[in-house]
Amino acid sequence: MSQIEKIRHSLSHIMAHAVKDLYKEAVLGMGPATSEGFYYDFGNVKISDTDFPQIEKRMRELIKQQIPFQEEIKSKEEAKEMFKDEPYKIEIIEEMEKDKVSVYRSGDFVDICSGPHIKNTKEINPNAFKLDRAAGAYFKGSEENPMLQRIYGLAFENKEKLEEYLKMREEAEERDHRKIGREMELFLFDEEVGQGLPLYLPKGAMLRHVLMDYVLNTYLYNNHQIVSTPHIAREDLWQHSGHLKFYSGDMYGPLSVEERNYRLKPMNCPFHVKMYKSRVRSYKELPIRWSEMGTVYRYEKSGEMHGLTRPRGFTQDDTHIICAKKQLEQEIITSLKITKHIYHTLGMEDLIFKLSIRDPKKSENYFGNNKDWEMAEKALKSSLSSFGLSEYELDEGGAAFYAPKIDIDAVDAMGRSWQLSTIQVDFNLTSRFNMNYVNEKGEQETPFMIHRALLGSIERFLGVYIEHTKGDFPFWLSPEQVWVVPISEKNVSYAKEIYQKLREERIRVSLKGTSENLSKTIRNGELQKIPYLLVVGEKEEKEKKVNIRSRKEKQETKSLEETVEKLKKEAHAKIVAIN
RNA sequence: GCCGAGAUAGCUCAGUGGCAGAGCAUUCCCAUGGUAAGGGAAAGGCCCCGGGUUCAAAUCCCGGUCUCGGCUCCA
Repeated sequence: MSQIEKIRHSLSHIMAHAVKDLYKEAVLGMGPATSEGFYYDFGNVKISDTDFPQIEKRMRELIKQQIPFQEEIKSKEEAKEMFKDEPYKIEIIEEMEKDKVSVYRSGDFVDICSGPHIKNTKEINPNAFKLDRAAGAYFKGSEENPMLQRIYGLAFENKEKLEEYLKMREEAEERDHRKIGREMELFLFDEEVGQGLPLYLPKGAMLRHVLMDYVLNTYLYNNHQIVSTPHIAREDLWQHSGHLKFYSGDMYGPLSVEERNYRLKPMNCPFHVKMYKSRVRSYKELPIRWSEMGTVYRYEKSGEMHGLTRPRGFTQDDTHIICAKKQLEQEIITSLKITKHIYHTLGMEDLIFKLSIRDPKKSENYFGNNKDWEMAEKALKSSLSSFGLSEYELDEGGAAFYAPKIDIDAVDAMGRSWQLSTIQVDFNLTSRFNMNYVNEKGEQETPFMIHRALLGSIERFLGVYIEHTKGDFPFWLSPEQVWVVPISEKNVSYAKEIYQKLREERIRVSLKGTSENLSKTIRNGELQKIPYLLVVGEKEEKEKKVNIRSRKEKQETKSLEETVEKLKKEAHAKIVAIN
């Protein structure tokens, strides 16, 4: 264990020590080190951040006393006696397998702990830690257990590193998509509309539209077809699909229509299954690749929502590929390639691939038999290696109730990773709905179904993408691409000519008025992150030129024709074939 | 859902039992400008909602809604 981890861990003991000194009634939970500091959980006490200065003060006093940390080994019985007034500690001791309990003593504070710790509190830099926030946390992380008071602290090797971390957090706040969404007028939430239900303003809706248009056109160009399905369906369908049994906790309650119950869709799959089954299918039709920008509704508990990244209603770029067994691997590989291509185009090149399989200990949580699961998991594994990935993360228990999957995380500009894409191999819905096709020999065969969402949810993707780009979208994706800014009233007609030419190229361009100063207009354009500001005054008009102010390139003056040529070349994303 | 904090103008926030405030944004007037804030005026408020305490509540108390930070859960 590194020195800083030892310091963080030791600080959690010091904090618990201080809390016990200040609040006699507090009982101890657990208190480990974290990647930026430490925390400790307390029961039977109410502590909020207004109490932090007092606790910090006591911690500094303890540190100053140069208290040594010493390990002692006790039997379970001895340990239980030592912690007889600490119900959570007793529970922890009882769960231990060996009759050997390691405890650490620092001054008159003692805690069950396997260590290691620093030797003495003089190793702690008293200027490089601070208490951060108070929060509730379930004992041992389970909703079944009582909620304890958790206090988080930050701790680093030195003051500079602490400040660096705080600065990084400030930067994350600056990038917060909820803040940028408000400032750039992209989207909003309204109390009366309801939690987790985003309203897209014109600029946000345009951003969303251009993004969806790009991915959908990429699918279409790569031999997918577009389909569309309703938002509600009779409860019977969800019964049949198994969603009501395995997924009802995430679904909204029934809507009664003419004495029949309907449900909002949490997924699009059953509709696609129904379309497949609308007539007899031949092996010659496979693979069928059906894509839908499908808006689904999932019940998220009130505290679980977070801006666009965790709403209650969201739209998936949902594709279902129905194919024969021998086509399975190739389809997964192509899907991986399309994913890579799309994220590359969007400027998110750092992807983490995770194979999510069943938790073997909880087979009751999944559909289907072992053999099929093994087959599907194998297909995903070999696709990953054919795709050129021999190393990937393995998430045991991460599978959906009906299928194992490859989940793909994208890493953003701040190094944070977000699960976005998913590619799932399903053999359950196909048999549950008795899906078939006629094979070469004229026999009925059951196909496989790949569920695939590459952006995942458009909402979540946009939330992440806004934070990744800080609202500085690529030219082709910007809701407002170009402003034409005349310097004075005299230049308006020339500005209008430029505006018209760009409009003809389907560039999203606005013509600005002259009611405010040039520098004010430029400032607003910069704040709104408009990729190109085309400034024209007397000088430009006389020579039929345009002064181009770009967010990414140096300012330059070009002829009108060159300007239009340059902009039209980059204004729209290229749709390419992937294989 | 649970623990904690919060909600005042479109936005960011001040005000703390006694007339509702600022900056930016908005509207109008003046200025017609050369690459990140020209000047002036006006308008803008069920101080989140409901109840209570009080001569008097934006302010104190109770309940609810929504937001934020965590926990749990998740695309």
